Amino acid sequence: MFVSTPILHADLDAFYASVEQRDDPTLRGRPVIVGGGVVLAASYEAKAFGIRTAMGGAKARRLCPHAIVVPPRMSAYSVASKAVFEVFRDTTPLVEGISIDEAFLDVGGLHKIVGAPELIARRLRAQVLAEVGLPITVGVARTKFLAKVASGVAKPDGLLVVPADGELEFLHPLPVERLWGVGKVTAAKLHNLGIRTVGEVAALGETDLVLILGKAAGRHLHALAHNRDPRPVQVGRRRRSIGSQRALGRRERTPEDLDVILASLIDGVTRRLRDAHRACRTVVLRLRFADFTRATRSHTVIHPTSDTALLLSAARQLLTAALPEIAERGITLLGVSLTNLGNEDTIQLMLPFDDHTPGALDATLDRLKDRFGSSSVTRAALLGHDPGISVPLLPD
DNA sequence: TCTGGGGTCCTAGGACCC
DNA sequence: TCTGGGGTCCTAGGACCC
Repeated sequence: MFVSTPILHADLDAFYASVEQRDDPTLRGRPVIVGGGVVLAASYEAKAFGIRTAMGGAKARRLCPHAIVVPPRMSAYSVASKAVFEVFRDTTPLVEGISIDEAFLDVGGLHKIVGAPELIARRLRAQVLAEVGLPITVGVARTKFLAKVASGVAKPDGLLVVPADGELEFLHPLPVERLWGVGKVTAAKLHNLGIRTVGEVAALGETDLVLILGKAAGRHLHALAHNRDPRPVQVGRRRRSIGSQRALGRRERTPEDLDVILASLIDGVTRRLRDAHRACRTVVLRLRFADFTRATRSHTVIHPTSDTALLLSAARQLLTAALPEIAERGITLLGVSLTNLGNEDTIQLMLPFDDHTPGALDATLDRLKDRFGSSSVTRAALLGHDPGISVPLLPD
């Protein structure tokens, strides 16, 4: 049935709420909301009342006054997630985690030994339920994208296999919102042109889609609508940023208040950075004003670091520079994020460099890039180090 | 209904270099 | 002397996802 590698998309149902119902039997069969200010997760009993993730808590309680609201227990969800991923890796080593409750599994090599993909998927669902006590939905298809669409359609507690000879028949009647990467803004643009289904997107030429949505998004959507998605399941993808933020409500905040919050954000985030044995080069300060518009300010240093004091001082400079705008517009959220991540154990190379003939520097750079990978050696790192050049290496 | 916290990827302009 | 094109990096903003 499958010409190329079958892929499973496994997605836990209403994850946080399911963990709460598993751990407290009195919650089972009842509408459960995790989180107070906004809904972090809602059980399917709560979703039946129209409650959705990211909805304001007040509206959720109005829709379903007898819903049970519980505070989030992040560590319990983290433990449950690890147990589920154990089951995934027990099924196949080719597991790509996408979030705390979702993963792709490449079961291509398993066909002859274990059985058809559908059987593997059945067994996986049974095993997650038996060993971790959580319901999980699985979509099976030849591509990642289609497997994810399939699990979305099969939810909750379902299994859906898209046969290789029925892909477009399955895909084209679906609403455009089902396409990965189509959110509110993109959906509105398409709706304005009278485009509502995936099939109608497929009928459009790529040039038209690029004109409407931009180069990357246009090409991406065009490919997906024609069921072209060559991306393989990638094992061991590394995190590209680490961040933390705090919503501040509408109270007035003094610069001193903000400094205390900033220090605690940087402290937490650099701790996580060091725990992961990583270092960063860029600090991003995130601001949300009283009107809920957002802004970012960033600073990049030459040498990768995980040092709290150093990164705090960089973040403080960004905050200080933003204080006038904050005073004027009010602030409702402060956040930091560390990006440009490399490994903690960066190597510092000092190379003699006194060759001033044209092109010599580039030739040296090229040799270093060949040896250590192009992302490890940057021109910026070389500036100002004549006659020696200093190369921080960030093997990723 | 006033709106959390954690991420990913893309775009565009300006500085700088060759 | 004047000017062009291509490439990388940094910064800022925005869409989207769970």
